[in-house]
Amino acid sequence: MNLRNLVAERLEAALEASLGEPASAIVQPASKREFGDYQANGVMGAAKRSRRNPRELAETVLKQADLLDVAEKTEIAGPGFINITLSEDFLAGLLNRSGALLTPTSKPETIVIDYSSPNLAKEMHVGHLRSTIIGDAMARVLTALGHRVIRQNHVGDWGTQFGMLITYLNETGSDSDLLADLESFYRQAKARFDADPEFAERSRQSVVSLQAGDPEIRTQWRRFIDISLSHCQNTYERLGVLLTPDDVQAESAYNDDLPQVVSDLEAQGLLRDSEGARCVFLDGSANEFKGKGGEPLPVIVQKSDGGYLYATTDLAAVRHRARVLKADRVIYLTDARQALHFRQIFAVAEKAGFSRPQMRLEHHPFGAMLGKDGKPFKTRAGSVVKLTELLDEAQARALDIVNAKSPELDETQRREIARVIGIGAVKYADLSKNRTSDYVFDWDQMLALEGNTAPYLLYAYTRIKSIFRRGEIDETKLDMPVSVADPAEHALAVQLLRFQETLEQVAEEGFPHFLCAFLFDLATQFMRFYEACPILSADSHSRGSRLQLCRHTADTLKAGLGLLGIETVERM
RNA sequence: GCGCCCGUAGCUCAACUGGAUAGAGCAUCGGCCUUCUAAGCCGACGGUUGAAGGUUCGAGUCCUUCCGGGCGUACCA
Repeated sequence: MNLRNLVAERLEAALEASLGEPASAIVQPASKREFGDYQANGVMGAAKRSRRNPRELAETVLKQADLLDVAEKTEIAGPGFINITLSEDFLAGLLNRSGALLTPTSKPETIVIDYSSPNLAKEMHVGHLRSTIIGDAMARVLTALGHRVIRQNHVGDWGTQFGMLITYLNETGSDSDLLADLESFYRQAKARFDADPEFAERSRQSVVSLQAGDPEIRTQWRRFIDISLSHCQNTYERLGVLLTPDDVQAESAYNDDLPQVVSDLEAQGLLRDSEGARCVFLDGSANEFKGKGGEPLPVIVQKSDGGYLYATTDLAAVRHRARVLKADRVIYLTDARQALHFRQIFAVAEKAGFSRPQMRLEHHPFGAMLGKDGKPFKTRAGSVVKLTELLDEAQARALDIVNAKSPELDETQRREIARVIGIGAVKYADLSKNRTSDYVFDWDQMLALEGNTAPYLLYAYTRIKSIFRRGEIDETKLDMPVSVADPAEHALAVQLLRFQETLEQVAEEGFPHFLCAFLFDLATQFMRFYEACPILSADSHSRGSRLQLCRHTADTLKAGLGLLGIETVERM
C-alpha cells in the first residue's frame, strides 16, 4: 500500500479532468508539520504550461478530487501548493488491516546484483565493505518487494596475481594453508614482480599455463581459491550477509566464453586492431569516450599477447546474464573509479546485442572510505584495515558501552548484545550515507550510539519490547483496533504507512540511505509518542490502540533493519 | 589537456522529476527521571549552500564561467 501513490493518483485524476491532459501532481511528504502529511507541488507547473492561474486551478482540482475517504483536511497554500492531512479513520483503517505493511510488486523482475566481488588471495579489507553491505541491502529489499534476485559474487580469481604467487612459492619453496601467510607471500611476490623483469616474465608464463589448464598449476590455484573463499564465507557469516558459496560466479567462470565474445564482436565488424591489441572504439557523445589528447578511447578486449582483460570478462558476464539468466536488470556495486569502464561495457554490450533490448544495466558507484584526516582509511602503520580487525574493534567498543550501561545483564547476554550493536553500527554507518560520495569513517561517531545510528534504532526497538514484557502482553495476540487521536499518534501512524513507498524508492534508485532515514524518523516519532502518550496506564481503549501502534512500530523496525541486514536484540 | 564526481552549520551528513522560513545528529548552553529502559525527550545557539552571472512566479538542485578537491583517461582489476 503506497500512500504517496494513492494521494498522487487521486489528485492526478482531478488534474487531468481539469486540464484535459495528464499531469504529474508531484506529491511529496509535507516539508513541515503544519502543512499536513503530504503536499502536491505539481499544480503550479501545470497551471503555467496551460496559462492558468495556479491557485484557481488548485481549487478546481481540489473540488474534483476524490479525497473524502482519505483526507480530513485539504488546503491551498502559497502560490498553489495543495496540502493534505490524512484522516484519522483512514490511517487507523489501514493499520487495522491484517497482515504486514508491505505488499509485493505487481511487476516482478529478474534482477542480478553483482556485489562484494573481492580479489582472492588476499584477506578482505575495508575496501570491500561498501559493495558487500550495500549490495546485500539491495538484494534484501528487492527480494522483499517480490523480485527474483540473483546474487552474484564476481570474485577476482583469474588475474596476474595468481601467476606471481604461484611462481614465487615454487621458486622459494614457501607454502602455507593460511590466508594470512599467502597474502604476505603475495606481497613479497608483488615486490619482486615489480623489481625483477625476469621474475615478472616467468609469472606471466604461469598465468598462461594456468589458463591453458596445466594440471599442477591448476591444483595449486584451486587450493588458493578454496582457502580464500572459505575466509570470505567466514567474513560474510560474521557480517550477516546473504552471500553463500552458491553465489560465487568467479571471473574464471567466463573463461571459455572469452574467445566467443571476441569473435562475436569481430563478426559484427566492431573490432579493430590498434597497436597490436584488439579493440572496440565507441563514438559516444562529445568527448565521452576520448582519451588523452582527444584520441578515441579503445575498449581493449584482447591484448597484443593474446590475453583477455576484465572488459572481455565483463562483456561475457553481460551476455550470460541476458541470455542464460534472462535478467531484466543488472546492478553492479563497485567503486566510482570504475565508472568509465562500465559506461564502456554497457555501450559495447548494447551495440553488440549482448544485452537484451529493455534490459537495464546499472552501475551503482560508491565513494571511498576515508579516515578522519580525509585521506584513505588506513591503520596507523599505513596498511589497509582488515575487515576482521574492524569488526573485532567494533564489538569490543560496543561491549565496553554495554558493560557500562547494563551491568545487570549476564556476560553471555552482554556479549551477544555487543555483537549485534557492533556489527550493526558498522553496517548502518555505511548504509546511512548517500553511497555516491566518499565517506569519513569515524569510530567515535559511529559508536557514539546516539543520533542517527544503529544503536538508536535498536534502543527504540528494545523500549517497545520492554513495554510488552512489563505489561505481560503477548504481542501476537493483540486484537484491539488502532485509533489515531493524539498528534504523536497521527505522526507515528503516517510514518508507519510510509514503509512501502520508502522501499519502492530504495529499489528503484538504489539508495539504502532512504531506508535508514525512514527508520530514524520512525524511531524518532516513536520516541515522541512514547514520551507524550502513556501506554500501559492508559484507559482500556487507548491502551489497546497504543499497544497496536507499538507492535506495528516494533515489527517495522525489525523488518526494516532486517532489510539492511542488521539484527535486533530484545533488551540492551 | 579532456572526461566524470564532489564542495551545504565548528564536525559528520540530509534535502525525493526545481517548491514554502535549507533540515538532522555530534559538539556547546539550558530544561525534563517517586510513572512503560534518560543509549531518551523538549528548547537555545549555529548558514552569503565554494564564487560570480543566467534561466523563472520560485534555484542547494538546471545553464555558463571561475576557484578548490577527488578520481579516471590503451593492453592491471
